Amino acid sequence: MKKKRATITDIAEELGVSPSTVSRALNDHPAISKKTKKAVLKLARQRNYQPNLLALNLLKKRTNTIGVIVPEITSHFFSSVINGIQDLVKPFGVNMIIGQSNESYEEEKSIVQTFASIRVDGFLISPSSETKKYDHLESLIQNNIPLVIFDRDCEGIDIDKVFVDEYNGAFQAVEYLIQSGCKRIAHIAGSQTLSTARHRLRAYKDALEKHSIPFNADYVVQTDGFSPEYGIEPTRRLLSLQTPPDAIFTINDGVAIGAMYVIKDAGIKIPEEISIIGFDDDPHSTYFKPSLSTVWQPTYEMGMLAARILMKRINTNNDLSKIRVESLFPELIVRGSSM
Amino acid sequence: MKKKRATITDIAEELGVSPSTVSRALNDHPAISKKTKKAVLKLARQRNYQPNLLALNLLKKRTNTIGVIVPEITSHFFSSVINGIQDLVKPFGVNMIIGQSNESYEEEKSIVQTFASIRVDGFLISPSSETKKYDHLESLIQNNIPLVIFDRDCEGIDIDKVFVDEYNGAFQAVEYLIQSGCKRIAHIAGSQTLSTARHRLRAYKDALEKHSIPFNADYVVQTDGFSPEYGIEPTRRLLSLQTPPDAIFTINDGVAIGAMYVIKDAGIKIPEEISIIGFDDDPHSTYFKPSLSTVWQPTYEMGMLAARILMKRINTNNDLSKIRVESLFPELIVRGSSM
DNA sequence: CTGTTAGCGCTTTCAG
DNA sequence: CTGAAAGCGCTAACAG
Repeated sequence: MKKKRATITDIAEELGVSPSTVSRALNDHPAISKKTKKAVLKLARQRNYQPNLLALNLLKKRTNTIGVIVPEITSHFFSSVINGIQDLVKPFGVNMIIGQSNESYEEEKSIVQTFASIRVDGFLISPSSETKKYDHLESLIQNNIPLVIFDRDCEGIDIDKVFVDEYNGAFQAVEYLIQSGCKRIAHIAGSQTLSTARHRLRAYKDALEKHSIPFNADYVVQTDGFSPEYGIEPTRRLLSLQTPPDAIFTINDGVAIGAMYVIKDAGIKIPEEISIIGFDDDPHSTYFKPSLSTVWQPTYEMGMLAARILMKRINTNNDLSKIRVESLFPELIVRGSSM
Repeated sequence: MKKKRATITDIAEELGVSPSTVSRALNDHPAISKKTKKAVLKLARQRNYQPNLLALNLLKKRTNTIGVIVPEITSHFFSSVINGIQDLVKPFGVNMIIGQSNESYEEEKSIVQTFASIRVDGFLISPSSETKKYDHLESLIQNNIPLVIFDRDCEGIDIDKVFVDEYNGAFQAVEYLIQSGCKRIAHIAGSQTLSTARHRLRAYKDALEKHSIPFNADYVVQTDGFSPEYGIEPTRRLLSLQTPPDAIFTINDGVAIGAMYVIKDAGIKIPEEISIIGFDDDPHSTYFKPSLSTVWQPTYEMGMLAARILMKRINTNNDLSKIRVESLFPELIVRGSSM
């Protein structure tokens, strides 16, 4: 036998009052007698009443829910952004639902549609590496649904955006390597479909140029993932060069960890013979021997800022004539893997 | 100027037909002429129509959404479980919303309530370490909302559950240490409010007993977190004992990584002088030097199984007289940190 | 093939 | 202080 969940009408009937009275009691409406209010609350608790937000939201045209779409939740990077969003949004009484695109455009598009159908009040999106068409995002804009893009850029679409200044972070890292005496600096680059990876590569080249170090194409290897195994092959390739590098700047800490593994296996000393600098400040990075130098990014802050901008859009009239594009500053953290 | 999102009535009016006709066109209903259908679909696309699931779900009393509540999403352990759930549930056309309790009973309870109000079709919950009262879960059961508990047990509440046989995994690990010649085996235990941590500690004791090794209380230290920093202090304490251990079995890989860091810092050789075995098979673990021995858990499979059981509950009559409690088997992975 | 009607659960006027 | 009625957007009978 299935017990049905109690509705407002159920308790109204049982108490012999009207649904509106029950609603008033439940919502602390002033126009209600102490007595009926008490009776309603009591029965509601007894029957384990839970308001049906589907009905409420349908009525209010507002769900107090925002949709967050990230390429993956596994990485420390994105989960830390998510924590920032969470913390900002909670005091507003709004919930967050998370979607994982797995770096796939199709999945991303499908999540956007589902979330839009669920009627989230706004979106926070970090696009997948595959995303080259922005029809799904433009459809949000057309429908006047607030949207903030973070971390990864979608060039050509004008909307609020929050980034980390990747260029700056990468430049700091490479310049540090140069100043610590490295002459043959390699870069394990990320997928060039990502704005973040492009910025880091550009900073790498610019830093070399600034210090009059000629660019050597052999020293740039691309890899398409972010976990240690994606650092293995590229590093082997670099080590097998006639004149192997004396420093490697990697797209992120995961890849750096793979790189260090290969280098130590080859009996090469870090940082005496090769310096390594990663990116992201993964929590594991401190615990390697040597501990990994890296570029810390204000991920939590990025989440907060993006969420703050979104909440403002939701709560005020969504005037797209003044758009905010913010950049937060990263910080080089020098540890044991560089001189 | 705000453009309103198009509703079925909007396109009905614009086309001079009735809402039901539009609904039929949009839902591939057989009783509709090719012509009107085409016209409707065209206009719908033009106006960027997105069905309002709030309305639909209210009507259908079903949201095709399940709620997943985990202590934290950051850890590889839970995100891998989540991937398993995701993959199982997707072919059913159901979505998943994730809640993070941050190991807090209050947060967990509040998420349960929100999700219930949103009218998710069912719950998948791994309780927080703080959760000792189960009123929020019992209220779900009373309201006949399907619920499957996974990974961490709630003793005393009768409902479908899916676990990993932690006892078995821990026993394998400790027995292996014994058989490889270790005599003074320590255990860095987890918070004893967690069923999983209790099982591992019990297995540790039982394995010692089986091999007639006397239990030494000094060799068991408790820690309350899962990241490397929680391994630091406990390990220092163990190393400072008059007769320090020759092996440490830790509650998880994170703590093991902290332990290895301290041990290497002290100039002690792993595994020659101290063997280490962790738990969870974190993806980073392979890349340490030495690589970390660990107990692999079928996390993805656990997610799948829990989700499969839940989907069955949702789609059939939720008969709580026959409850399933399943246990999956873990596997010891021996790498460089043990002999 | 198409339109009309009712209703999912809730709040909010507007009357009493 | 309380009730009646309308309506959020949608679908599913029931008529035509």
